[in-house]
Amino acid sequence: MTNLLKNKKISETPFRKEVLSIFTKYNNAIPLSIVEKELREYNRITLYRTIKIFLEKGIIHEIIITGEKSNYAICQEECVTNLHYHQHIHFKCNRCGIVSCVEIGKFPAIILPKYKIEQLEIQATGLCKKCNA
Amino acid sequence: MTNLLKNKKISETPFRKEVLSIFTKYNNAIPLSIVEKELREYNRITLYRTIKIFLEKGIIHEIIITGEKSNYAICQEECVTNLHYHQHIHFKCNRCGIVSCVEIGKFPAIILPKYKIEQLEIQATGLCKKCNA
DNA sequence: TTATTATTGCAACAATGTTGCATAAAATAA
DNA sequence: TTATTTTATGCAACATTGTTGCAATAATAA
Ligand SMILES: [Mn+2]
Ligand SMILES: [Mn+2]
Ligand SMILES: [Zn+2]
Ligand SMILES: [Zn+2]
Repeated sequence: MTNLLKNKKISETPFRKEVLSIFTKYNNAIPLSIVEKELREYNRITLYRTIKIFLEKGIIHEIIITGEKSNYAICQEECVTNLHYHQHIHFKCNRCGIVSCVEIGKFPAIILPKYKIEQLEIQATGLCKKCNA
Repeated sequence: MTNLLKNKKISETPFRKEVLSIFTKYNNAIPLSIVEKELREYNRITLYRTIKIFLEKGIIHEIIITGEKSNYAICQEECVTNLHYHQHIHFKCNRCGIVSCVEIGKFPAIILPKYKIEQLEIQATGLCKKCNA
């Protein structure tokens, strides 16, 4: 993770470095509102474009849970494009509200007869490990 | 399913009946754009409010898949509120583009140590049974 | 250092969704 | 059926979210 931006072949600008550092700082997924607050100087349009290119280059991925605003999290795996294939679960805690990527021992194998499943997205809501303790 | 609107204790208006008939006509989930096209006379605001109350009363549920517009489908189960607990999978076909609710034999049991899972949402993308044939 | 290429930020726009309020319609009571 | 109450509708106006053209600026390559 020395130089993710250069590795992904996008120019390294102060704005992008700051956005990236915000995502790496958090251990969970965050919505744009948090990125905005963390940025000391922010431009709406540039942020949208930054999010877009980070998604395209496989730097972050988007988590959309019904009733929530979009959340974004760093890709742990080596995602090359915006076609992500994460073997983890997206969890939304109903108490603290945090959305996070949770690794799971064995990712379930879903079989639908006659269908061909290429990608799976599993979302769970409930109580996170902190709030459930 | 004689009178769903009355059963759910919301007034029965021509607009709501027409929207409901559109949802029942389709065997898959549909986005608002299709509802609009099917309605002969439509008002944007009234449609939004109709969708909202249908969601609240458990008449329809929303399916949000990354990169797609929201899709809506009739609730098969007896959903009372907007807290849905469907034991099916939301499938998006990458060829025909259709989003549908697919029943599955045994719904997977996900176990995350220390977490308490209250609801699960499983989304799959790939080829539907028609496109995979 | 210079030339080339890509990013930024402004303005303007587009799409999506919400709210107050007067009118109209539906449900309920008489 | 008719009168009363309750709820839905549609307009206008606004709010939020996301996009695009373009000139200035900054980053990369030569
Ligand atoms: Mn994730
Ligand atoms: Mn469904
Ligand atoms: Zn929590
Ligand atoms: Zn298909």
